[in-house]
Amino acid sequence: MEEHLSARGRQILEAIIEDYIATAEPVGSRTITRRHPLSLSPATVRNVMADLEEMGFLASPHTSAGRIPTDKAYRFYVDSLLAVKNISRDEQEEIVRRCSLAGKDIGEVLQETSRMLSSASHYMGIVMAPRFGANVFRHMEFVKLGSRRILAILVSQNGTVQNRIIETDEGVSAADLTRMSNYLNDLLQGLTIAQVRKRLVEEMQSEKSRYDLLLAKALALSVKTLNEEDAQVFIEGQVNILDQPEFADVGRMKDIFRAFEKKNTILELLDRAMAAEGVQIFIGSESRLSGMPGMSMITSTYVTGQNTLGVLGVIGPTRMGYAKVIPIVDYTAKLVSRLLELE
Amino acid sequence: MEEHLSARGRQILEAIIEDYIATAEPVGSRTITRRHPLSLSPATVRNVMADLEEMGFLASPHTSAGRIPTDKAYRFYVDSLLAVKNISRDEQEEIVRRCSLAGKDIGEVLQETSRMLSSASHYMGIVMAPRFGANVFRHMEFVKLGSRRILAILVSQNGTVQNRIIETDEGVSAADLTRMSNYLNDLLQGLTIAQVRKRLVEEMQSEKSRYDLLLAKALALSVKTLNEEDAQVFIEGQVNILDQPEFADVGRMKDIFRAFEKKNTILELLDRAMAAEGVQIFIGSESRLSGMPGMSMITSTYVTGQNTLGVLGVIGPTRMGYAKVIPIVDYTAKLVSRLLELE
DNA sequence: GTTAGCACTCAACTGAAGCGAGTGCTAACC
DNA sequence: GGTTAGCACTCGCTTCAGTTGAGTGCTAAC
Repeated sequence: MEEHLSARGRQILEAIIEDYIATAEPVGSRTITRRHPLSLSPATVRNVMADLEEMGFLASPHTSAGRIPTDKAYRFYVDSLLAVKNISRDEQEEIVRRCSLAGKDIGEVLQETSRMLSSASHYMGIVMAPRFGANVFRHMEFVKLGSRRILAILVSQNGTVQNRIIETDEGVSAADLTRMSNYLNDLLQGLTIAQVRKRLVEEMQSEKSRYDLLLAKALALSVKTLNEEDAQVFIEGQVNILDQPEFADVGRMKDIFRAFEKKNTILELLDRAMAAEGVQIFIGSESRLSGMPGMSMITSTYVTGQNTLGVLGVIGPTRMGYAKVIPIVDYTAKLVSRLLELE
Repeated sequence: MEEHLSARGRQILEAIIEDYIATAEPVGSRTITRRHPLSLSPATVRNVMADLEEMGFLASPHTSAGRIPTDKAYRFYVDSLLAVKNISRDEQEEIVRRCSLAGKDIGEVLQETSRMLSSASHYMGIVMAPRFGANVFRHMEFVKLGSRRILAILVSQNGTVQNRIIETDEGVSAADLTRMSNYLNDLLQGLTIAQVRKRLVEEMQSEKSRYDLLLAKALALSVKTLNEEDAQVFIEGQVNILDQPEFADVGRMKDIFRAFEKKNTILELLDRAMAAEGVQIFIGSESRLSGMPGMSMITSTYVTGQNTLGVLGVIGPTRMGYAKVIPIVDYTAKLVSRLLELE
């Protein structure tokens, strides 16, 4: 299998991929010559196409149909052929407009970002919220709701808030709560959440907590909160992919939706994306995570300083408008990074 | 149009509805006689069916198919015919198990409740979170995140937490923040959120805030937060309805999903459900809210004391297992009411 | 190396035939 | 007079053969 393509081979492959991205129909030799100024006859193109098929870049659904690009072709396209478009000023402005902190909490901002990614790309937007554990402890507060019900609020450096309801057996005074939160705030100031967790466990075994049942309970609950590792993921615009012709079949559609319902498949993928920096592209079955064959994902990490906070991106069919989507994801990731910057 | 059905008429109508609920196929006269012990011949049944059709209870998709119940028939069925099943102990336990406060915040509890409703009913679960505005102010807190970024946290009596990031131009000391939150907590203690809103607006126009820019900003933001009237809705288990044969058609499916994407149609309906107390049933196009023809919704309000907090329920095709779903919704609503009780 | 020509393939469409579940009507039955 | 058997009729669904057309591979000529 000769891996080196001739210039003409690349040109034709590119033409086929772009046609297929545009139409979702298998593309034939005549179509190519008609739509692209190659000054070649269909017959010649056919010869080249046969070569490309042999090399694994193309596949034919059946003898008398045109050819469609394989995942390998998309990979090659993305790596070597693709000329990423620049993002237009209008698009930039739209993105900035829709991702603002103004009057929203972090969760809402990220969800809106996901919606924006979806509508800008016409595919699905996906945003993984910062893992709480990677964060720096900022503040803890207990609020009395009823006589036996207390709300614990935990704030991290980047503005993420977690809250939990604690049920107590005996009543607690407001003064007790203040004392407790002061105590814990002192104890935990400046630690990362991971360190906080460790410290809390130590504290639970200490003398002090043995005599302070409420404190013990609060500690136990805090630890539990902190252990929660299932990062939040916002997937928006699932309707968009219903418009893609490849999902016209109901069975196919069900599979996709079901795959998204249990988010752990996606999470695994996103975790991988977290590992690398910058824009990443997962094509079709490359991401061996079965769940979603025929889908591609373009992601980018968002960061503050040297900390990777999370990942965001777009999921669509392998037949995706990479040239248009890549800069959108890139720009959005940079914007979100800036928004969440500590300072 | 004779509204009074004979006993036999009712019996046959019931049989048809139940068959249709079970099979989703138009049901014919022979099927009825085979599956139900009516000791009547198909011909007789046909006569009755003709009457029922004339009265508007049945419709035939075309001459040579069986008949399907109209919305009017479902209404009649639900109001007069339906024998609501009792909820089994197992189901009860499952519901209790999945709706617990343990280690979750209110939002998570409600979302999980929605998921539970979905999987218990095999349709979609829907839960509208308590409107913040109907609540009693409990606590307000400012946390410094960076030198120019402050997090405002607002807690209401029932444990709902709202938080917003405030960007400031000049730095603020931690002491300033404590002072401010003390001031506001004093000012707002015991008021309902609606009253809080009013009070804040007054405060903004007072002398004090004119000289305290940060306070002014905080006030402005709080007001904004409080104005936010778009209640949160958790709709879960949309995949479930993909299994319903009536949505096998892609176009139909798209419509539904699109209707759920913009939640305001649903919100309008839920608002109506809020007005009444207890279990409510909306059938098909009765709920003149176009968005979702062919769908029914069973809801119930959840309350604490005499305050209606929110609504929860199940959405499915009009051809829904009412007898099974109604008690599930009812039981869940009561359980959630108990969970969120102040005391 | 490129191209024109040609036989061949095969999914998609079209229309006719047959099937079968179901209906409405009529006339006989209890 | 309500109930039932019988029968002609309707109409969507399936099957199947025939047709169409986009596309292919091969060969021979340019």
